[in-house]
Amino acid sequence: MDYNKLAELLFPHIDKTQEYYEELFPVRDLPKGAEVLRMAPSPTGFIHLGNLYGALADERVAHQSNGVFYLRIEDTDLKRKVEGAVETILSTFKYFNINYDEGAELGGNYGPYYQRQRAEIYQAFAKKLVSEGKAYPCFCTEEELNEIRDKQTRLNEGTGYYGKWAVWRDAPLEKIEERLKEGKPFVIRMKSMGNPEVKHTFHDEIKGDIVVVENNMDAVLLKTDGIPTYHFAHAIDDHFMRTTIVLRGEEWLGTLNIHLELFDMLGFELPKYAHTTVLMKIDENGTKRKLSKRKDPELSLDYYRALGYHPYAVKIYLMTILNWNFEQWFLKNPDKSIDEFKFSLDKMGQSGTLFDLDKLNNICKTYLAGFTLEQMKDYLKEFVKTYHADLYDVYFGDEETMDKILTLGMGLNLKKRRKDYINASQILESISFYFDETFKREDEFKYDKEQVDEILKLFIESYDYSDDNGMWFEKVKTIAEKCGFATDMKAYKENPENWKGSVADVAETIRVAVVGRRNSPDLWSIMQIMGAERSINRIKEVL
RNA sequence: GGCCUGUUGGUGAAGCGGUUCAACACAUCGCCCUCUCAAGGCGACAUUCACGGGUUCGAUUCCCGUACAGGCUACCA
Repeated sequence: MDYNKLAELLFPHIDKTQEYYEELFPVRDLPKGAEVLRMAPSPTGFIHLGNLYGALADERVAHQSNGVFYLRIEDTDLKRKVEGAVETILSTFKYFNINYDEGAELGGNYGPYYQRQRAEIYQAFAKKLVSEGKAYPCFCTEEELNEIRDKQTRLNEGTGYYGKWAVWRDAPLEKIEERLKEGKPFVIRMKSMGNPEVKHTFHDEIKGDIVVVENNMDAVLLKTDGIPTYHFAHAIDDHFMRTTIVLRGEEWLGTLNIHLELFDMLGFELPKYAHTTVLMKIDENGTKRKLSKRKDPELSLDYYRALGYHPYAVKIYLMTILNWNFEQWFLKNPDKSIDEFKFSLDKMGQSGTLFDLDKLNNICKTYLAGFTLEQMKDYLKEFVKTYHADLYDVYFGDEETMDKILTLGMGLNLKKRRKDYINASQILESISFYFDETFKREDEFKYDKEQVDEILKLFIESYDYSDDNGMWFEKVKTIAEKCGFATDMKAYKENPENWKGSVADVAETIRVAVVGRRNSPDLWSIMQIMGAERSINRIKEVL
């Protein structure tokens, strides 16, 4: 078999050699110990928390070692390609402040960074492999492939295109020429020399030593459209983009053997590999169930962005599940930046990580509790502008009022800050009662109408806007006494049956009337902010 | 079906043959403080590390089986 002739036949237009590309993409001149990592998303729609999880690890390892972190768009699958997906990816990474040094939309010396634009490079190496007898064209149609698979299942043999099932593997040149003349479509497959009976141990940077079985599949390298599959693109790109650590999800463990064989065939030096665990999620109904991240829209980053989760807080959360020792470091160094933490691959978990919303929320609370008033306002303004533009004037028309609302809500006036703000939408929700446009009555009164009216009427009669907090509460106590409610909490707790309720219940009644909820920050302060007229009107509404 | 990977409490998770081996954090639950909420203080929360064997003076830690979970087995990544 004249492999050179075959190669020319298949790729007449390709004339670039390996040497050409090796020179075009020289080994990077980097300081000792510097690592080159990449994030390589596919533009197939939304990106989820798992992508960020990986990207953050990539970014940390690269930058921490004074290396390079680049972005490559893996757009080889046009069937799954979604319009605008690249923009979503870029804007999301921008929102979460994941900064890459080179790559898509940024450029660099190792591009192009969109795989579709690298077709010629892949083909050059496909040609090289063919000329060396390490790859060959396959003219099997989808139907034929299905037939093979059916037969294999019937015979209880492993499915796939390999060994004796690989019908085009040793096809004579004439037969190939014939098909070519007919203009039949073909793919290029690797001619695997592996034996699945043979096992090797392989060192993974995260998993440690793992068993890898030799590959024997004649995997597709180039699809009929001349675009590579993931496997081939991975080998070529990570070699010529001079990646030093391939960090990716553990779903790639199963095809690692193909990649190892490919690097060997191509004569490329093998990069280090680091396979991360897959992020999973707790089911809504409370039962612990591991879900695939793929189909779960709640894991979409847009979802968190639209809820107004602070990007930095999300990163803190991700770091805590990325490296088990991060959390304790961060507790000790609350003022330090994430970037100062020494991230290491061997501090990553081995088993699947469940996404924990409670934990995320807790981290967000503590993070936002460190905000100044100005930071909080900027953050909220930005969010309202993007997602609730119609409410911008309601919230920020009168900034002085907003300052007071947030000061109270954040507990800026307390020695210890409040920690109940999780994300922007939740904050807006929690302060919605201040504005008539967004006010809703959410909680019911605990007592009957007659009792409620009695309390509220007495309150209106005695209310004076100029009273201070102490005076205000004294008056509430007076009302409590008049209505038969306990004013001494201790006494009430000992013998609750002696009263209708306590001052707490009286205060709650007023609170429900004014803010529509049983719980809120200090009521006197709220009424000070809302003003006497509006507060009293709220009460009159329910009489 | 075959192959690979994993299995410590509600969750994340430390532990890497033996005097804190069950750390820490979140969640939950009590109590205190308190006009509610939040915050804060104190305390509770795995006699046990999926199960069954084995190695050993001794195993959560090593070995073997079983079960369960996840992944791969595409001209998807």
